[in-house]
Amino acid sequence: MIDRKEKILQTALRLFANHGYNGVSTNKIASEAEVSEGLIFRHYKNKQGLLDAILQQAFEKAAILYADIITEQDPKQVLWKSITLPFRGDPKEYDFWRLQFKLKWELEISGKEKMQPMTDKLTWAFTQLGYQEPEKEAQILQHIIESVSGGILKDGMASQEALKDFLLEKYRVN
Amino acid sequence: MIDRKEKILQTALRLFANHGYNGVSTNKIASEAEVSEGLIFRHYKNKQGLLDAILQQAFEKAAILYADIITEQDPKQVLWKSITLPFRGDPKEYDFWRLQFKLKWELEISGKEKMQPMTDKLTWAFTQLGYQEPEKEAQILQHIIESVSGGILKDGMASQEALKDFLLEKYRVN
DNA sequence: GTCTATATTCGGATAGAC
DNA sequence: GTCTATCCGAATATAGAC
Repeated sequence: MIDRKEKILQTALRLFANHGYNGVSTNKIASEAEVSEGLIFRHYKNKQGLLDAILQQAFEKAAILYADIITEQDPKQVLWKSITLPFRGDPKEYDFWRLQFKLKWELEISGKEKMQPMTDKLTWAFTQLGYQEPEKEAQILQHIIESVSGGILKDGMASQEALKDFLLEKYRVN
Repeated sequence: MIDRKEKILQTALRLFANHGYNGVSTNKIASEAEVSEGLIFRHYKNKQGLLDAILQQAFEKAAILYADIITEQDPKQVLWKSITLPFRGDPKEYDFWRLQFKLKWELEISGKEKMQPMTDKLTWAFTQLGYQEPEKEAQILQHIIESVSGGILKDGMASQEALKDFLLEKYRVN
């Protein structure tokens, strides 16, 4: 890696994702990234600006992932893709997801609005499949997916793996 | 409130619950509690010790809540009590629950071990009720309860209220 | 673009008086 | 038990040289 600005970003992502925003000093970021501390403030307005840049990237990555589901036309496939989503995560991008969960609670950054299209799509899918209460089914499934994702991030994929097939069966999309 | 030691605890709980452990300084705690900063360190070994005292209380409160479910002998009642748990929370104690969620991610304090008896009890209940895969049903329901609880803490009870009856019906315990 | 040095404020913690 | 004063290191941020 030669681009030091990018290296700062990567390093900060890793550290923020593992120790939270307030838990990581710019000094720590600089030493881990093997750059001077001053350089951070040349490339980013301040510590918050560095976080903003990371979140910007994170939201873009999330949007790509969700787009695949939102554009899906087969309702069963919508459910299948949603349920398997947490299990298909690229370990390389774990830090992005971990950061979302961490900041949701640490700094009350919810990213809830970004989820609305997903909720709508799930509601649509359950409607197509003839469920009685599609909105609530969608809400429940999202709760499950959120919590399963959290479980994977905290305790590893193995801790949740068994649930994947169980859920696919439960929703009859396996 | 006259007991200043207690007032420090209450204030710290409120601030930690809303801004996280690393997001709150002892200076802030002291000024909000209207005591001198030094007094904090008279009553508690250090900042961490203050947090420990709060968590101690929180775990005790949680234990009481869970005990009601764990000692329940009717499997249907176990499910009913578990599902309605997040909706029966005393708003006065929201800070305790909010703190759990915050610290779970900020400091990776999971309190998972404390939940094991709940998992076991739910598994038992599903077994009694003749479910095919009681362990997985228990895991899923706990995921739902966890995420619903989080939703209540973040967006208020109204955001989740509709799910209560829906879940009770889904599990046929209404 | 990058580093070194430095300014400045903040945070946790202690000492000593009352 | 409580407060005031204070220490010291850490954290964010800037200035200036290369």
